[in-house]
Amino acid sequence: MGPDFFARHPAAVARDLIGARLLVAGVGGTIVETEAYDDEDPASHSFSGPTARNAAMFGPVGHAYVYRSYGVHWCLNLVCGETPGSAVLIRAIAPEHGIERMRARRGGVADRLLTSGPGRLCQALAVTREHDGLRLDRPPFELAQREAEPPIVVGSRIGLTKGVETPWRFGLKGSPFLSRPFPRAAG
DNA sequence: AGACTGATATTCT
DNA sequence: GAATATCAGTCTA
Repeated sequence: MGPDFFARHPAAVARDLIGARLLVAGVGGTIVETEAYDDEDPASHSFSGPTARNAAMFGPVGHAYVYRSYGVHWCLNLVCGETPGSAVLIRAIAPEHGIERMRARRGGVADRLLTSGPGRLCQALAVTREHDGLRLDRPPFELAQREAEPPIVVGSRIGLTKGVETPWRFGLKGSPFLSRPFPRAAG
């Protein structure tokens, strides 16, 4: 997964990251939920141009963008796009490697809640501001593309007040580790 | 199930 | 000052 993978529209990258494996210092698992953001998107941190916080989003693709959310949690994004200012938010993974370390870091919550949310997974993988701007193809990161496309569900992004209608949230169908269910069409 | 609320840092107006 | 790409706890059903 080099620059060729990331130098595409963030929605395409977000979809293709479902089923990929993400590890940080050996702890992690399969990505099961992502969201795409780009610079023409009022919900994106990059919408109003570069700032100190979002500098990584305007740097080279294939690097991490980590920011603090609500003053309490960290959120991990993968910088991508054909032009500067796009990224994919990693919202949930399936906990598969280093589960004991995740349990210790997460303070004994149920296993289903170890990594099922952007703040939760950063706590479980110990992702902080120190990872902001780091390359994803070097330690401590380890990112491996999936082998075949799994069943994918699509929906609206979570927790936004702008850009709510843009269907740029992607999930692994049927995964028990989604941060929230995907509403299913009647029928 | 769902609704509400507090905690908390950084950014931008 | 106000807003924010969240989470855990607590309450009402």
